[in-house]
Amino acid sequence: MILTINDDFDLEKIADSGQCFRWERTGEGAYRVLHQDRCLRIAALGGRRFSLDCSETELETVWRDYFDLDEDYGQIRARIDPAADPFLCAAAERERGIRILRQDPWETLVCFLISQNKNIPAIRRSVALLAEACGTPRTDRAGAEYHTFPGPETVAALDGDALRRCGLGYRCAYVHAAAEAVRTGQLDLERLRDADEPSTLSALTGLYGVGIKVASCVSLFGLHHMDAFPMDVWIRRVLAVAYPNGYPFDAYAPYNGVYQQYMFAYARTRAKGE
DNA sequence: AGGCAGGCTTTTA
DNA sequence: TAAAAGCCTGCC
Repeated sequence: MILTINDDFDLEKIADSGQCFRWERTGEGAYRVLHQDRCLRIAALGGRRFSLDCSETELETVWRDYFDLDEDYGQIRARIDPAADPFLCAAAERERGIRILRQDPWETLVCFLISQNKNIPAIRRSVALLAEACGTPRTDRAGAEYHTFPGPETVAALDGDALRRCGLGYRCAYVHAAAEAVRTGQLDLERLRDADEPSTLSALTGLYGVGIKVASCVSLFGLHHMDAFPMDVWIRRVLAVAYPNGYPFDAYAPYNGVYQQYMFAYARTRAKGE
């Protein structure tokens, strides 16, 4: 089917934004998107039109939510005052097209546990190996195979060697502990969707191997808490240089996480030499 | 109490 | 060889 999207929507920018690790580039402006047990092939047709290999029903019940299509990112960008904050304004303009996906919280937790001390290609590799190790094989609409993302019960049942073969290293224990906590209900991710930020972060950092950075990523990318603000080495550097007198978090609530994404992508694309 | 150093598996550039 | 969307432990 063909979908017209009038708001910000740039597949390449989203794919490279570092929030999702199960997108595969299949061609110019085209991606295979894996989400829970589903697979979608989506491609930019030029202008504001995109082709999706799913039904209208699946778009409305799954992908509209996943791509956060009911949010107005143009309006979120318009809240930035160019005179008061030229840096953020430039970052948002350059990185326009990024959206905050509504990813599965469990999947997001595992991905960001794996992310620590790894670069993005290595994260993608480990996540793919984990899905191949214990996800369910399926055939997508183009006839190619993919693996669903394994649930906490499946991951918890995996033996240590199988986890280690996914290239997880010392993170094996973290992933296993998280699987166990979610499986037993000790951590209820669904309940955190509507929880306030302090209790969300403290519940997540209670897990072995989850610090404030990973917890913030799960909050923003997995629970869609749009005000969560992951503070990593890149953002720390950006804030130190561009905001020596402090960053105005209060002025940008409740969308701090969106602006964080613009600044993160901006810092990285500039570092890559653009 | 809160901050800092050192270590950790593996992959990537 | 160093760096990579960090975190844990031990020490002060």
